[in-house]
Amino acid sequence: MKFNDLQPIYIQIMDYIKYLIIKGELKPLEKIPSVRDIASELKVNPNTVQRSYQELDREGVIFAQRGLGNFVTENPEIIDNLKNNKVDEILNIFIEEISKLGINREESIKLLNESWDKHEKSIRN
Amino acid sequence: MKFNDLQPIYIQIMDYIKYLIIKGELKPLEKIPSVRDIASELKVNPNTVQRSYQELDREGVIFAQRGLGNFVTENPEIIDNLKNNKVDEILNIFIEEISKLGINREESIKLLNESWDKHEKSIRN
Amino acid sequence: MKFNDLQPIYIQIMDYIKYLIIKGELKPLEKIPSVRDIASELKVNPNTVQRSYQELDREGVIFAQRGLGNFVTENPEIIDNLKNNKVDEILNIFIEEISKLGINREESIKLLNESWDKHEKSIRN
Amino acid sequence: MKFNDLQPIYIQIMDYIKYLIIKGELKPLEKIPSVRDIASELKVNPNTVQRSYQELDREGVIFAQRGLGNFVTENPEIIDNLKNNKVDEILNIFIEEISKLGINREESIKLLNESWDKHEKSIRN
DNA sequence: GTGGTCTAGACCACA
DNA sequence: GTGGTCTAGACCACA
Repeated sequence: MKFNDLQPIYIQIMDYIKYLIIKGELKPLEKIPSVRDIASELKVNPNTVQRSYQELDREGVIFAQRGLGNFVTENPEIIDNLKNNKVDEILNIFIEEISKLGINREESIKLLNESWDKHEKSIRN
Repeated sequence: MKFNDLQPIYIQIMDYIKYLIIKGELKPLEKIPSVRDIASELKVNPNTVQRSYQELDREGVIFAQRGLGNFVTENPEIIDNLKNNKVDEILNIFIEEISKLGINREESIKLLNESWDKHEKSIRN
Repeated sequence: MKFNDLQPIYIQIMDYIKYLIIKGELKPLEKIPSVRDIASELKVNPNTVQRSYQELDREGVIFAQRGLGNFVTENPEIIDNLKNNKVDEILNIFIEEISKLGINREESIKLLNESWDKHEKSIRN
Repeated sequence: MKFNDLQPIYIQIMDYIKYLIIKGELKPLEKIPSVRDIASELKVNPNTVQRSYQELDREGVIFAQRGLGNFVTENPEIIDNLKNNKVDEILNIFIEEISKLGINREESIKLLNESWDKHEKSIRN
């Protein structure tokens, strides 16, 4: 994982954990790596990871159990929300960027369909 | 304009100039701001801006005239190419990101249509 | 039992013993746990517990019998006093805190009645 | 201000700021002391104060303005909530403690009235 | 071992 | 000057 400097590292770690949960690589009630493990893996200070985990705890995405570790929430509603928010973000960025180039709704859908054609072809090969 | 640390600054400046040309804010044969002006505006070393302009010149996007400044190409093919490349980039990022979340072609189009609906409503108000 | 650092530990142990007597969990003439038992249970130095017991003895709340242990006083007046002092403390803290928020006598009684309503409802369920 | 060890320092600082707001000593939109000022006054590390302020910000009680300072919210609803929560806390502690001593609702109200009598007399003198 | 809090100190962003 | 982030390192609480 590489960090950029547009957002604080602790936010980027949060987004990464959320992303793993959305993709289902971290399942409900599953233990997530310890603060220290993540810190040494990402070469980041444990305090920074700790902060990410505490924010995620506050958002209800994970919960901490002292002496045991941090675990993914079992609340499906929260996980659905994570996914919906991420999808909305991707859609909005797309619409914003494509609009800035002067491309309208109809054209954007047409171009997207063509692009999916190419994408599916390249996967088949 | 803000820089990130994922790409060299001179590339980011190039992308910005290209973006202005695509949007039509810089028109064919129009003079673009001097290296020194851009440098002081972006608080960047003039050499960095100079490098961006040289690359853009090499790509045929702009051309330099000694003693006069840099000007946008009048070749419509190059400008079209700029736009197409940018559009392709946006489309590919969208498909890649939405696929990573396990959303397929059909669903992505459906979601995009819904998102356009919301977008158009919010603009009307 | 947890200790805080606002008062000496021996005072906190005294308060705890008094509290058990007030509630009737330690009855008149009943033997109270030995210094060593309390010390190991609370993970405290036996000298500290010893001091608590000596003070309680001095106050007449308990009395020591060499070779036998410590026993709760049978003097009902002393036990009543314990209770009255504790009750006064609770009342005074309440009045002090509620006054600091700018709430007067009338309002405090009204709020207390409402709070008792809620309390009794929550117990019934 | 003195800290105890029953709660983290940053929570105690939060409670203190909330208390000042409830009492009206810090008014809506008023600037609260800077992180560094509070830190040196309370002889606490600036990071600890920073954390308190950020939590209060997240709760909507104050808001930070980079380069300017932290300010009390102007949202009266949030301030009312602060007060109501504090009052509830005082009432609940009172009922819990007085119940533990075997005193019921009627008696507690009677005792409170008597205690208010004493309190008012002592103030008059 | 694992999370939680705190200090000391540095450096950045914003005004 | 003021808030925001991060590192290094210590020590505590819980299991």
